[in-house]
Amino acid sequence: MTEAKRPKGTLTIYDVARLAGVSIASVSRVLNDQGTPRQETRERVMRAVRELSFVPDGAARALSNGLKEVVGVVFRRGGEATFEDEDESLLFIDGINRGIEVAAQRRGFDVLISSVGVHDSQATARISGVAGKADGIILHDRMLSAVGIARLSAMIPIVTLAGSPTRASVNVGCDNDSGMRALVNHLTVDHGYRHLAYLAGHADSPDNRARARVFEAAATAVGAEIQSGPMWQGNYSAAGGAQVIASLLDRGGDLPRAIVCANDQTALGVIHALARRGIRVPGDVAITGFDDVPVARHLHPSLTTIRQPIEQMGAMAFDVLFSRISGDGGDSDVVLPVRLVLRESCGCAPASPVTPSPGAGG
Amino acid sequence: MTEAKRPKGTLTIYDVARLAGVSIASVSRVLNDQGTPRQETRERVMRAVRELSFVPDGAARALSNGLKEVVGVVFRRGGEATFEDEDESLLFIDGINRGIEVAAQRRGFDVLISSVGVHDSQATARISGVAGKADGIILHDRMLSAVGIARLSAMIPIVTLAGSPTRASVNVGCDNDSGMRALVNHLTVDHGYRHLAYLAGHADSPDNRARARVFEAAATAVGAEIQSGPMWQGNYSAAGGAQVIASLLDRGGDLPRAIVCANDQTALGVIHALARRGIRVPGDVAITGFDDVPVARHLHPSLTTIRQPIEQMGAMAFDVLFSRISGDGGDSDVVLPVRLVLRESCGCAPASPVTPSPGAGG
DNA sequence: CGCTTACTGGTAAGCGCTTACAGTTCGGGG
DNA sequence: CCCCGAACTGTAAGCGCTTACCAGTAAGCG
Repeated sequence: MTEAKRPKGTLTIYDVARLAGVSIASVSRVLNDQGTPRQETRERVMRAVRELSFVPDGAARALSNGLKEVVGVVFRRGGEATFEDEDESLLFIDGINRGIEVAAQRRGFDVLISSVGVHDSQATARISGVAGKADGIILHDRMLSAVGIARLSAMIPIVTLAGSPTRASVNVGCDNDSGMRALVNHLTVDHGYRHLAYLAGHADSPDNRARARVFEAAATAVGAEIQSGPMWQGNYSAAGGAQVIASLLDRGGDLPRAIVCANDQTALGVIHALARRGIRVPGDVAITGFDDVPVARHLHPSLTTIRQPIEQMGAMAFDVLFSRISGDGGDSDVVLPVRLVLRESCGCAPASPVTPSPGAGG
Repeated sequence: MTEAKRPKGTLTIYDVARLAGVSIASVSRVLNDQGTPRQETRERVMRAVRELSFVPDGAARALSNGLKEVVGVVFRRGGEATFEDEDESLLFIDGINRGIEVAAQRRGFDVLISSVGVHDSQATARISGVAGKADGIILHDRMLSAVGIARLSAMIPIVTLAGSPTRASVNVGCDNDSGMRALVNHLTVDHGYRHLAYLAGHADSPDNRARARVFEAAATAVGAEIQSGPMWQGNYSAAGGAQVIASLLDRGGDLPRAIVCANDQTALGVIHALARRGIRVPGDVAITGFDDVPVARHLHPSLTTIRQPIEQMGAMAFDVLFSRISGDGGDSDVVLPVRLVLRESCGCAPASPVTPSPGAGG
């Protein structure tokens, strides 16, 4: 045995135990605050741990405990990626993921991230991969069919975000209905716009379907006119929004007085597209978004939108999942409240723009 | 034995083997494409797997293989969080993480994310936690001291992002030097500005130190005047940038003709702060950023900055780490090239703003 | 001073999977 | 018709850790 120090080959609690002159059980107990080790034992172990910079193997731990302390999160990456960088399309998702992560930390969990390309046929395989490495998973919108979810839920608890409720999973979403109602109300009643259109998101997104439905109902209810049809089909991306506007203008149609976009990202594309044609927002056409991603307030004009409590959605998704993992409760869907955020793009006056105020004082 | 179906209790390959009428070894072999199972065996296994929706346990697999197929990523979350939402401060980090994730997928790895609060004293504990669950870790800027890195690297391979090179770790960063040089050159030579200042990032950030150093050298070299001192100390956040500007103006000092910000985020705060006081950018003061985060182009004025290949940095970090994990190579630092991106905030003319162009055609 | 009680610490089993090694089966040549 | 090797398949050990269970030890009491 010439192994002087074992330069790299995995350190284990056996090494720690040997160095500390105790048994592996004691090491484990000290490391996990179990039992009541003698003060001296504790110290010897801690010293050895520090000396070796020992970090216990999570896999072994997980196998033994039946708990990995990991939640998986799966979402769709990228859109068509033709509109400049399109990077920001993930703002919304990143926000949610951050919420998940923060909530997870409170329970000692870490977050395993996996994205799936738009047209990646491996979606199911990828999800399984994550499922095997986690105690539970959170699926963003449109990741798996109801059947797929039902199947997988036999192996692992699942929470969906802005998905459709399933018998086998729990969904966390936002109150699209009142959000959209407030928005339409503001545009029609407060601003008096009579011609509206809804620029849709992915046709198979539950959020989009809810928004579209309420938009129609609310607009019709106040007697506003609605433009609609396949040419108003977007895909939640800036590129999609810009594309829709471009086609509409190319075929020479009249634009409605206000365009309600399925999300902020779409609104961003629409505003750019309109600007290129010299159409003023909100002067000629009012635009609204949905989500209130951080960029929304930095756009010109700043974007009127519905604020979803993005991080809270993530946190809530984790909390619900955690309950399911722990086996207590967490089996009813959650709907979080939203709020109308008025900025400039709907026609409201700028809040307090570039105003010289020498004595503002801090 | 009343266990009719074991409603939830973990499914294992034993269950699959029993259902398929083969041994666990065969199941494992089919699942991993090892050996040459008979066609019939393969089918029976696959059928059983499908029927049970079986997903092999990652922890057990990892323990047995000595490979978890997980990389950990640790970064600092949030700043002072006083400037509106400050959410976007993570744009840069999210971009990098996305790059890591995409690269990781190519190797069948998933990414384990963990953030550490700014003043979280648990940083080391948190990093250890992640280390135990991963095969290697990527540390963003300012996560661990050189000593800490040296220690931890005894247990697990480490790659740092924009950190300081260490004997025990490998660093992936950007060419701050030529970026900053190009920027200063543009401001002084092309625009002829003679009075500059550098609004610093975290004092202990290697990137910041490099940028500050080159800024001074380059500006001095062309004979420009430099304002500097403790009041120019920011912290990479918009709030920090705004704060610096506010104090400077409050004490009635003269602003330099151009302010070079440590990063885009800072520039964003600066632009806002200047706007509140009625100071025009770039008319009165030119502003530049560093990073080129996606929002940069949507600001008003749009931001002149140095583009770092954000996602590529992440991908490169993973690739290097992967080499280390696999034991072949990956032991020299990497420096990626950057590029000067000219927009409006430095005084360059707008590229092609709101211009009516009816016949643009697509 | 010997025995009970209360702690501590150690031994060993087992978590679900991979895989070396041994055993089985089947086809073909002797 | 039997034996040999090729081709599969099965058995069992072991990955690093937790923990039930038991042995050892010291303090408390008669």
